[in-house]
Amino acid sequence: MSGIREKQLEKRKQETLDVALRLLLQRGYGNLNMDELAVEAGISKPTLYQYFDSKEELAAKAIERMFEKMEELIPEPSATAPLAQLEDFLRLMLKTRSEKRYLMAPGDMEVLRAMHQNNPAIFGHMQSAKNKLEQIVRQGQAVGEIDPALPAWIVVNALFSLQRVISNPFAKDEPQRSEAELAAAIESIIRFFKQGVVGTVPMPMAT
Amino acid sequence: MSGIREKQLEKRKQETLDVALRLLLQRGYGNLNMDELAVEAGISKPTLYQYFDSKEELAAKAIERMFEKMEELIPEPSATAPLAQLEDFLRLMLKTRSEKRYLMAPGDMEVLRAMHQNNPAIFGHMQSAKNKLEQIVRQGQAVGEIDPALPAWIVVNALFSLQRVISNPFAKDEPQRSEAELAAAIESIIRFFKQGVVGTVPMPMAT
Amino acid sequence: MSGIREKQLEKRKQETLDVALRLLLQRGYGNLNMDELAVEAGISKPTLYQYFDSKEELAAKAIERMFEKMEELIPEPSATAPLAQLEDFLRLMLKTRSEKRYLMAPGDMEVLRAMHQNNPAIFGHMQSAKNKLEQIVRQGQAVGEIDPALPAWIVVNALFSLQRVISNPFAKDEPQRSEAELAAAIESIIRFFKQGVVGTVPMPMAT
Amino acid sequence: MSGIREKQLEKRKQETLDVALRLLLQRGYGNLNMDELAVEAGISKPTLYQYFDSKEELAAKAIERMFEKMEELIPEPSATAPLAQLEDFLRLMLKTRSEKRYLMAPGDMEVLRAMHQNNPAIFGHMQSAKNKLEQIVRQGQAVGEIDPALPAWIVVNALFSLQRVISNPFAKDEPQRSEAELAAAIESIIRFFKQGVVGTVPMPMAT
DNA sequence: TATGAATGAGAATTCATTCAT
DNA sequence: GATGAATGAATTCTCATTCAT
Repeated sequence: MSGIREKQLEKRKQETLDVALRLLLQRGYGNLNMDELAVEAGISKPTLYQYFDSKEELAAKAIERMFEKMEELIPEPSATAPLAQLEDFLRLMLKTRSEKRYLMAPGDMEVLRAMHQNNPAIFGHMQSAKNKLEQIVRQGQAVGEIDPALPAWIVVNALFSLQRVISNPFAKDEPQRSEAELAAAIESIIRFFKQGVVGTVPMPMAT
Repeated sequence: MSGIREKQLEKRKQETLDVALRLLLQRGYGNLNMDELAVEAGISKPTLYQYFDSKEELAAKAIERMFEKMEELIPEPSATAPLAQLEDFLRLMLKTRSEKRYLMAPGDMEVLRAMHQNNPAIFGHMQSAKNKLEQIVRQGQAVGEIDPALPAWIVVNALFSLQRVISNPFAKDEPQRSEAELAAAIESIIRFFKQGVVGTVPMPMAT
Repeated sequence: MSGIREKQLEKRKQETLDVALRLLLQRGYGNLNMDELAVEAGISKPTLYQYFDSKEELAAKAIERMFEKMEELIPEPSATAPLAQLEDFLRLMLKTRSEKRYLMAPGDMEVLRAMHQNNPAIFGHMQSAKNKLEQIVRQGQAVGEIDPALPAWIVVNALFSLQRVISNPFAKDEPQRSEAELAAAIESIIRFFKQGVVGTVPMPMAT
Repeated sequence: MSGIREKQLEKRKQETLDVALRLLLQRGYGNLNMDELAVEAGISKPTLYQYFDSKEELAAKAIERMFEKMEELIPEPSATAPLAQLEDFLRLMLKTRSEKRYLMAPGDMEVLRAMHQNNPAIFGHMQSAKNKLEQIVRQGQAVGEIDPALPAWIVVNALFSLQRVISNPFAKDEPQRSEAELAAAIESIIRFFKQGVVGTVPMPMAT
């Protein structure tokens, strides 16, 4: 019936989660404040509490949703080109981050340490994402594309950690980079990752 | 005269800073609370405030001191073996972190975003550390040890970011690793870093 | 015309008042909340506010209605058998209460202390009820059925206070009594009341 | 050492409990508000929370203490004069109440229904008080001073309920009574109680 | 110097009440 | 007439900070 109204509601909830996620990742759980969140989300505080039972639940939902989205970005492991899959995924993550669309890496998780029970939903999504990626890594090792000396979990964690290379913690830090610079940086990071992962060939002077 | 007293005092201050740093990095600025800090540091809150004027100053001091220590770990750039220098530095950082002695990487800095004035002291130390490392990187590129296609700042940031690979945000996450595993992990990360940075480009015989 | 509609409406209003009265007496004004009331009454909150202008009015109406009912239970003072009249009234009140149908005694009135203006309607009803009962008491004293040493208002208040004897404030308190036990208890209370009111005078066999 | 300081503290806590008890009994749990309580107790809100962990705990402590005091007022059951013991106790309770020193009767307990877990401490004290009184009642029945047809629990509950006879719920209700009137009322209530409990039988022609 | 106790300012959460449909 | 959704105004509770000893 009033499907239209429901749509609106759902949309507003989602927007609220978006705002929450942004603030959460920008400032961490403890520095997030419900008053401000309500203002930024364009709703009143009681409404916030009608959408979500508590600050903690809100944070958890926001993070959970983010992991869901992230999971969707991970391609199914296939024999074709595991390394290319990882590369694509990393590029996507870096772009997202550089556009401030804030896809968090599991490494950003101090954010969550404050949350009481290590929310199983979040945990599940994170673990599942990592598992998928590790499989891809192993695939790559099987095919000879990836250095078999590197434990899969390290490669995956590195993949996530490298996202931080382009986050700029202080506003005034290294002067805001231009779009072009960012694009170049992303490719450099990917180059670094691929080289690190492929390993193989050092002996340069060989030639 | 009371040189001995002063020693004691100074020692307690340092211990307090240690505790503060640990908590700061474990939970972030906003989730840190002075009551608990005082308890963990074994002093009373008023004493805390006699040592440090405010939470912000305390946090700043803690972080600043950490950067100082870190700076000391960075070797003077020398032509000899820039890559080995970076490797040593990375190993040191990883070990420190794995022992939970918490040397922060500049990437951990969400911690600081909450601090009002981007404390120039901290900033200076951080920048100086980065600069030194970048010089080493450039040295390495000059010597042909490091892929010249990678911007120095990216290499340095990567160096820091990779520290996160072995931090485990959730307690229950990947089951606590043994000492031996950690040591192995550290070497893997270093391997990854070196490979990524060297980028001895071309697949082996391939050509 | 829509007499049928009106009937329905009126009925729902009454039901709402019943629920409100029950909650009011169970928990007191301050612990009563409109959300829950709406749920228990099976209507929506806006509807609640269409029936009654405010929480206060609602509470007042509920209480007022209860006093009205109570007033109806008070027999007209007659010379015939004042003590029996009081006895009947007390029995009725106790039965009602034991059936959880919640007829409040004026002594339960903390409930009301929170209501802003000591609602004159309620007040009037309560006073009128008390007056009627006091007249009966005086009647009884005139006829020699009731100890003339007891001020009428005390007898009336005692009459009301004794209702509490069978209310069980804590759920787990004295283990839930059976119907038969309750009936016996009621008769005991009445016995107590009559003996208290009659006074030593009667001197049973004596005469 | 600073025993004096501790004394002061303890005293202030007790005063706070006194204020809390008064407000609690005057208005009920839901209408009690911590801001106001703090003001009335002459301390700041955070101090309130340093004394007591939560509103609920505060209320529980206040009530518990009151029951403790009440228990102390109950004489040890002795064969001498059970009825006189009850009489004394009732007189004490009524006087206390008339002086607004607020000793609650277990019947006032709506106050508590809001408290989450039916606090066992409170419960214990209340039960213990009732038990002691019931024993006295039975003693009296054994000695022939009290009508054996009345269940002990009913007598005890009546004892408590009768306290309400002199509480005046509405400020403007029955015009404030004078000291003398109150004293007379108290004696009337006691007379009523004794007569009710003794049973018509006694002192027949005696004279 | 060191600390138990106190607090102003704010943060999370709830409640009676009102829109908009 | 009825209701899902929204909100201003409290209310409970916490935190960084300061007294008073």
